[in-house]
Amino acid sequence: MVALGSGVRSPATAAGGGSPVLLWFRRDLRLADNPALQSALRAGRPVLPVFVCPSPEAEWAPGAGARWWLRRSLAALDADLQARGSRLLGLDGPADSALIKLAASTQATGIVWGDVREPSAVAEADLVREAFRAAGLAVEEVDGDLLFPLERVHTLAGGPFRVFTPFWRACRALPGPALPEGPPPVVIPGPEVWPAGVRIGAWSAGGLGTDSGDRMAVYWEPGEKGAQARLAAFLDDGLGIYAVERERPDRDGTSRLSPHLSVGEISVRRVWHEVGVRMKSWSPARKGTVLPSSTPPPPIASPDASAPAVASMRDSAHVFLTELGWREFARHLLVHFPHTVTRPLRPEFAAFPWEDDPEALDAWRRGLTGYPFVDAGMRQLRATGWMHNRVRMVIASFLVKDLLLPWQAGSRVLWEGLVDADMAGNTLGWQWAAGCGADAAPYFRVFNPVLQGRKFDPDGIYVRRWVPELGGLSTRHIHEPWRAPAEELRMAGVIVGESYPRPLVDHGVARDRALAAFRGLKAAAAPEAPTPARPEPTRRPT
DNA sequence: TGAAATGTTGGGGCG
DNA sequence: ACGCCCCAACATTTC
Repeated sequence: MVALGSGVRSPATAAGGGSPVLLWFRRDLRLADNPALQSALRAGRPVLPVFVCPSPEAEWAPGAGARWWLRRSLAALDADLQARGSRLLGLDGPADSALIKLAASTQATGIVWGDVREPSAVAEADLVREAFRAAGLAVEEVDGDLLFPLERVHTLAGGPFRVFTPFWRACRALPGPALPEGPPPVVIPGPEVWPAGVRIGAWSAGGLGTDSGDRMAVYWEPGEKGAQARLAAFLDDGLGIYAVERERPDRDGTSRLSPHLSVGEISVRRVWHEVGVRMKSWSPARKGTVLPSSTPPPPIASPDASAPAVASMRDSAHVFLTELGWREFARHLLVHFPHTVTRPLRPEFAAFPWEDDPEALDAWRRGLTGYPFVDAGMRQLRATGWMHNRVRMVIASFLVKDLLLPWQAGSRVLWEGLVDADMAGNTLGWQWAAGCGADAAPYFRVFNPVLQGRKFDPDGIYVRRWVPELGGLSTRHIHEPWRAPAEELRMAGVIVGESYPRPLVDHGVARDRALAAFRGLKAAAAPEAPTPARPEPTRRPT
């Protein structure tokens, strides 16, 4: 362990007298609208910002994608703190012993952090709380990054929701989230003497490791500044067309805010408010727009050309806010059903006869299934640490229904690769795809990877970008190269089975197999239940 | 936030 | 003119 207390003196302007308070950054790597930071400042004491590196042995330690992001986000946070006379300290976990040691060596009076409501993070915080209380130090846990207070969202019977629509309706009936706080503080007072040897920048031994290069850097700008820039760009260029464009992986139609949100570089309530402001300010302004009389009416479009734009903005903002609702719903579920990280919410699925086929799993993971749309998604993940959401649904359906491989295996692969890896979202998404979770896709809903490709990548642009060996195929055959005429394959330099794999399974056959397996599960769950005389009472409302 | 099978309809070719 | 068939297009049902 490093010796503390022998560091350099800090600039007088940022130094404060007295014992410091620890500010434990967790999933709120920002200075603006950060309740934990605001609370630490209110104490009127020097603030010691600290991040605890997750232990690489932890069961859900961040994967390679998340580590790539975290390293850069932490460096950005450190730089932002330095600009305010502060700095970010880095410790290796476990959090309780590391933080209590830092508190002892700096004579800290207490600690504050923002709540993170994932099972492992709750357990971690419990240990920290115990350790600090035992040492007679102050502990404050402030609200985490949610739009609505979870404890106030429940069914009439008092239980948790399992279906999104009523959940979201109940949320919207509550007062919305408070307006974000004002601009970040200009100065964050530090101690007279900073502990030495625990600068975040010098910290590479822990679970974050190192990465080979900046291959992914062209796609992303981690950090608070990057998050705000991304939001601004999305509000200006993306939100108005979001409702239609978001389904197109071949275009840049999503917000791409997820990795920024996953580590809290921007608060979700700020995103909420800024989208809301756009939604309200846009429509009256456009409604009142009067075209100069000399302007000829558009040849075919409706007389008021701005009307579609207004509707589009309103629809789009609504659709986008509903996506934030799904984020909220995922957290709601994880709080009430923490076991669903590894076990199905619907208990009968525990007996599902998943296949055990490491080679098929590996082919899927590497983007070599022989289905171009699936492979494009998996390769986009490997190259950029991110995958378009529509494609996530398709690759997930392919794993659990076409390959009959367990959703937990898929969950692990995406957890390892995604820069926006999020425990609640990953869990909800995979259980949704497998049909074993809340509000899940029914077992008979099987995505056809060819049809999904044709529908959402109609020109084959997405496939050609991420599966370049198919680039010479016509749009007609780009999503099913095994059906291309021999002459076209030859001209394109494609040899199915050599330069690009033959389909791992025949989708038609695989679909029948999946339906049979899921039917069998249903039969096993209710061995001798004939059709009930009256409709089941617990069916979801529509 | 499906897809496939099955059913229905209506136009048009044709004897 | 008429019935018949084919089939695309659309709707409904089933998985």
